[in-house]
Amino acid sequence: MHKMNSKNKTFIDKLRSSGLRPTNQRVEISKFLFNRKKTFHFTVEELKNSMNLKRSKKISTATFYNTVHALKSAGYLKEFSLENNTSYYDTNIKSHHHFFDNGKVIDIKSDKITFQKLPDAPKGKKIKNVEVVIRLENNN
Amino acid sequence: MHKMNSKNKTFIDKLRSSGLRPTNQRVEISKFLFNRKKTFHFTVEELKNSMNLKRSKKISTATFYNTVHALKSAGYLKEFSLENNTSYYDTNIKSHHHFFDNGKVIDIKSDKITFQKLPDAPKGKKIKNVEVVIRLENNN
DNA sequence: TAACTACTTTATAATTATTCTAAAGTATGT
DNA sequence: ACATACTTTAGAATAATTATAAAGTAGTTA
Repeated sequence: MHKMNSKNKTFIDKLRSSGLRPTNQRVEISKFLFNRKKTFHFTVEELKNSMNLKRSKKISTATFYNTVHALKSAGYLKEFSLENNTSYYDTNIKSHHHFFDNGKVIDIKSDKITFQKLPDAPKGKKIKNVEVVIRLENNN
Repeated sequence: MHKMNSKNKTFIDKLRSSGLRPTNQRVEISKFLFNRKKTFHFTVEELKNSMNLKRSKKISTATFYNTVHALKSAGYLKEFSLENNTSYYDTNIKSHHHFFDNGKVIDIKSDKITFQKLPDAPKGKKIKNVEVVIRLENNN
């Protein structure tokens, strides 16, 4: 059993509203993900490695996957893909865009891109969201 | 050894300019990919299955991967990713955009989307390309 | 608070997409 | 036709992810 102070409250709430009991492992993951100022981009493998590095008792791979999936399904994380068959997650869930620069990802705030013309959705469908990827290369 | 008629010429040229000798397997793959009116979206697994289904002598997985990679590196195929950790390829190499509708991909011609505002590239970088994904959902 | 039950964690196995390997086969220049 | 470098192939290896099932824990209830 663990004592949890009020600072953990929002992390626990995120877990509960994702349908997850706030176990110690999950609360730590949630804190690690959301207790930061800047947006965080990660793969499950990266998350696991950076959290487990400093821990004597490691959290298992399955728990990382389960927790990340539930948080994503509940809308607390956004998933995206690069061309390397790995899922990336973004703690910035506001609709926004990305620069991709050789595997590095940089957020672009939504209001930095506006459209002059957009196509209509096919019949019977509507637009859920619009995301722009700007691929970068070196300037020489 | 195989006789090749002039209809195969462009397929052979695509292979040669991708640095590949035009073997029978490769010519058949190239024909299968490029001898069609409409743009074609596929995964390597799908390509392999649909080609091998009708063949007595199957083409190996490695050959499909090798050929697709070389054609992609030479610019004859475009790679893109969905959120399922699988690489998709597109025979439409003109810069264009996509609707994503539950795993189904529909091309959007480049001129259907225009921008009013785009951010500058970070210092030392320039924009290689800009791609838009419009995610769809059912309309009810 | 003790006991119960459903949900969790974990190590490990299984799966999926992809890449590697090395032996047998083939395209191409001479 | 020869030689050689490039290919094909089956199968092994790798990487990311998901599934399994036994041991552990949270939350409810008496």
